[in-house]
Amino acid sequence: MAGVSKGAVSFALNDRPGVAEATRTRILAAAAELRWTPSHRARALSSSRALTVGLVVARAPETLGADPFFPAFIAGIETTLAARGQALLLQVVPDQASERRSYDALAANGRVDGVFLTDLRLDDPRPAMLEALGLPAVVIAPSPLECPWPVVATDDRPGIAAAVHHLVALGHRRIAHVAGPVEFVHTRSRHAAWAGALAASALDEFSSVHADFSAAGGAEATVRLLDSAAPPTAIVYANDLMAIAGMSAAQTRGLHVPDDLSVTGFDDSAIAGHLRPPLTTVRTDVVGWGRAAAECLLRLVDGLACPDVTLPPPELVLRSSTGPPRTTRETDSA
Amino acid sequence: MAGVSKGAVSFALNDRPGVAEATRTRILAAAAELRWTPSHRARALSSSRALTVGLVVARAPETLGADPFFPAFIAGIETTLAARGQALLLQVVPDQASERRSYDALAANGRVDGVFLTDLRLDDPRPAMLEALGLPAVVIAPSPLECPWPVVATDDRPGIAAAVHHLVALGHRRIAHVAGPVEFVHTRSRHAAWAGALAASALDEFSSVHADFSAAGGAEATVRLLDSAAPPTAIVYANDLMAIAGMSAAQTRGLHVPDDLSVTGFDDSAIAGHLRPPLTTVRTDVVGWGRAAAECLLRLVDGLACPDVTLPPPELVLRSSTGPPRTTRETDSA
DNA sequence: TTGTAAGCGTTATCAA
DNA sequence: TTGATAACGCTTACAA
Repeated sequence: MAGVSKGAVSFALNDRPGVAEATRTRILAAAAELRWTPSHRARALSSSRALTVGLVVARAPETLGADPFFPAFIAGIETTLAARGQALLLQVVPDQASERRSYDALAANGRVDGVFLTDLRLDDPRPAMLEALGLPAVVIAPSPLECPWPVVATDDRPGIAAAVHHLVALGHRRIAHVAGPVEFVHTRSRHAAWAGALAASALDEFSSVHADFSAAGGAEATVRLLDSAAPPTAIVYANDLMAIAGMSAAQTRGLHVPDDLSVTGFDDSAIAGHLRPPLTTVRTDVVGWGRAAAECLLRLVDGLACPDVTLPPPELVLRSSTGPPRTTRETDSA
Repeated sequence: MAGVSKGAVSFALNDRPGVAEATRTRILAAAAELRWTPSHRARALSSSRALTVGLVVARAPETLGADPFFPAFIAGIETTLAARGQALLLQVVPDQASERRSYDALAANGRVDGVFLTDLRLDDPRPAMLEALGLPAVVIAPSPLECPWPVVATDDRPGIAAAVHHLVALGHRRIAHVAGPVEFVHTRSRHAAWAGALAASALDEFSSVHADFSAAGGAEATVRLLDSAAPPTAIVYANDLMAIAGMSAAQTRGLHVPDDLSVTGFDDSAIAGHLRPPLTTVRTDVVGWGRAAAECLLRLVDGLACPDVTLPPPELVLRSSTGPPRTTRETDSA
């Protein structure tokens, strides 16, 4: 319709030099009139690029809804991707074995140009595996680490440390931690932050329990801690869900929050501010994290340099689930 | 390597008749040895199929994490899709205008073979729009409706009705409803179920308020209801988040739940059973809904018949946020 | 039952 | 600055 060849159209539509301005506008006008858009499929085949990035989430389908991280993270990824005509391919698989198969298949099919690596585990085989597959990746972790891929990090340690310091300032001395599953890097990171903050306050490391991030797990861990010989006066939880369930469990035992037990969460989920009492928690900018991760991955895929990124630290949101311990005097002298 | 032509390989890998069993195994063996997998891109171009379906979610990125529906729904979709080598393309857009543009672009690019239509609104233009675009769709709604596309429905009405009847049986007469935004079909459906159940119990329709599914919205609506001339003794909420926030708001005013106010939610989110008191709510099989929707869409895309599907009705989960009103006598005689 | 060859709709490499 | 023409790696008639 513009009286030009396919090649000219291709150059015109991709804003590339080598086509006269007049011709270009003529081509664009024709395309608009014909309501013609380049075919994604043909473009992908010809350019050997999928124009798509992948996210594989290994988690039981039923538990996925409980975690505020993924929806927000995905939303962040999307805002970046959409602006560049890229798409997100999402896979939800039940376990680590299927997760590996997913990456294998994704790489073999050429369905994606790169992937996000979340929920990093200790000695995680995935970075090396993806390197072997030649599939670019961006690692989502609490802090930079030795890794063949760029790491986009939000350091959760300052958030946990702030929670501990806040509790210490209130007069707490027996501050416990309910952590996530041992295998995750972020579990270790938060655990270390808790222990480090205690040490910085010249307090001995107190009891901690690993749970599974679920409500039931959080409640059970709480009961275990409260039943111990030296029950805590405050508990720092690794996520809000466990904190909320733990708070309820304590209340059910007749404890008053925060007088008998102070509680802090992690996530600042939508409900955190609307509980009894409202939950003191740690807020991270998960949407921004997703955005940054997507930007990094797109650069990587384009062959551009992509240094490690560390995002602003999380923020402690003070609400009413923390307060001075009822027995400050006793604990001080103990 | 197997000493055959491309065509034979294609037939062998797609389990199609017309290739001798011996040849087929030879081809498959060679493919395995070479670790060769068909290129998704080439297959998509050649077959004029994207082998991908789309889900466009119009929602502010920050609020996406608050809703337990999407993660579970997506997980359900995925379990079906993965088994058939299909993928899910997800887009998160901020508003309805971008949502339309997304569908337009998806259709024009040929990036997907079909889409899911969720959060159906009254007089929703999307079904007709997709029909005009020639992009197959499956509509997710509370009940079958006039529509160019198959509808996969989970009727939420029995769940709401069960909640109302449960409250009536406990002696409640002033049962209010906190609904979602007016524009959604499911909001109207739940509202109608509430009103219908009251009528079935020979009770006049009581007050209802529209909120926005958020915690703040639920709390505010609750306060409005409690401040009214005839405050309710029970409130049926359209989702858990509003119910939890509403429960806290009532407790903050010094009301006891359930003695002074009974509360029911909708979703049975992960935290519902771990609150004080544990929340009576309505549980739907959202994962199963996603699975059924994906099956339907794949049939549709393959040109197969796909009749409307209605899934099993939701289930009322009785916990302790509901109980007899303190003032049964008075209300009975009123 | 198997091989041949023509698409699919782009991008990329050349000549013109 | 533009126009042919060959990839890209499959699927699918059609011929052998």
